[in-house]
Amino acid sequence: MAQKYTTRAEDYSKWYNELVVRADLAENSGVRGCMVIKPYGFAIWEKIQAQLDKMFKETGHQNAYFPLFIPKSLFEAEEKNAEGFAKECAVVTHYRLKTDPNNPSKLIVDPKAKLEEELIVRPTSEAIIWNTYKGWIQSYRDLPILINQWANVVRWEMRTRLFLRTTEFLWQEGHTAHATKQEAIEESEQMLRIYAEFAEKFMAMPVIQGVKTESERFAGADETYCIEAMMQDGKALQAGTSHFLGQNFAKAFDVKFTSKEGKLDHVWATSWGVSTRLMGALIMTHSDDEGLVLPPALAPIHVVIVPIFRSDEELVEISKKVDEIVSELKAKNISVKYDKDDQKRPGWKFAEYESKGVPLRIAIGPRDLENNQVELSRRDTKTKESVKLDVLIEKIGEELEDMQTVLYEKAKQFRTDNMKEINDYAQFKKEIDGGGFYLAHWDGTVETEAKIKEETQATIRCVPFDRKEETGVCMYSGKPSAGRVIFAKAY
RNA sequence: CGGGGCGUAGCGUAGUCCGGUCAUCGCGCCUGGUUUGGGACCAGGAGGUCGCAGGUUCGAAUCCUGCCGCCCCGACCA
Repeated sequence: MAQKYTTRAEDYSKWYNELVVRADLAENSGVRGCMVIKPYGFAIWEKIQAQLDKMFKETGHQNAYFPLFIPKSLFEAEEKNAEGFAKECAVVTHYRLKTDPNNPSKLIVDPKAKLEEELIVRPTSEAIIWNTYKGWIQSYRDLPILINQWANVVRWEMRTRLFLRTTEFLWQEGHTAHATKQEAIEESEQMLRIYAEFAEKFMAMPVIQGVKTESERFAGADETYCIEAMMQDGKALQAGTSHFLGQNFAKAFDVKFTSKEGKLDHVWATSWGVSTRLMGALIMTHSDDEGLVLPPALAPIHVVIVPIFRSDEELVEISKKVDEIVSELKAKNISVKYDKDDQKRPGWKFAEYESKGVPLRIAIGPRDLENNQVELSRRDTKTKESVKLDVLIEKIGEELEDMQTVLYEKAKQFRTDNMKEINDYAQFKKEIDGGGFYLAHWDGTVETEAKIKEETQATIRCVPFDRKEETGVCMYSGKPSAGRVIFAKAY
């Protein structure tokens, strides 16, 4: 019997060679926790991109692209941001190699090619972008600037984790500039709502929206909003963040504008991003022992059709019927793959597409042709049923829709079952190892948060937007608390 | 950077303590045949600097030294 592969991020290392899913999605490149995203994995990322991109554009954003390299002098301009990222930067110091005089088959860094100023490989793009915005903004008429970029970034973390914390990762980062504080705050809140909507409607992953505490805040932000999701092992995953940056970057890069009233002021900023980490979230939210389970909204293939045949003649007969089904599905914008590879047996294909998380599978053989039906099988529930051809297309549409809902409900129920209020610190310490979200009172101090982290490894994931109005006493210090926050162990 | 573990065929592994036909087994791959409604079976076959570099020895995957790489745990972090 297969082990539980699906609940913990560490298990990904086992998937690597044992599950096709794992091998097909990505493999370690061996270079400092970088990740090769294979075609099927990238297809999932493209679905994520396409949907988010649409949502960004619907809210007035445009895409642009900024340089990978950031001169050190620019990078250090916003002090807190620079300090926050300083320990995890890849730095370019030279621009040329040459043949090693001692060993002609080797190359060495040419010492003559040392850069006068080092270049930082972007860990995030605020610095280079705000340096650019400076030249674009003079008047309130130039505002707002609502730009997003799809890019790669590099963070030289001490420890990497496949999908969740790779050295290089793909993401989108939105960077906006506004004339008023209010407008900037609204923008950052709006983008968080978009992330939450995407997570829940498309990833079928329930999230909690909230605000980060001071110690978890993005370096250089006045406020960091986030969506937090619960993985199947009860640990929390920060799935997206949106930052209200105040005037910090505008001041650091001297970005001023003249208002309607003729007053000179610094502009207000936001930034927001989600990354390939979302693919990790998708896997850890829905997968089971047989591999991936993908919500239809993000599945690169909705339906796979597996013919069952003994001879070429049978395959021809089956294919006639299948071709009709394929074109009808395509007309309804349902992505379908007809796998008539005669080198692989049906059982092999069944297992293969299950591990890839394809939501629906149709098996069709001579028996079905006789009865004008197919066997329809659902990935999440593993149910199989015979469906008559005349209702098949309609049925597929219904099943896809139902699966999207069921996956969300199931994940939400899991979160409900593993989330509770807690008042007693001793009890909290005992229970936190088992995972889960704990709603507890906290006195609001960095010190208490740090102590709890030290003693339990649990952190405050966020102060939820929708928390109950309730005063109480901090479970750790006994000091007054304005409301409950979410404690959990996090990835 | 600290603590642990591991490097043997494309992948996963046995063997290492106790040096000597030990390079094992499974998957995969190639050829032929039979199969095909849940990861087929039979027969034959190809594939290896045992992580790298030294050392000990008549003899090293095995012992010693150094180095490199990977994984896990911690600090850091999305």
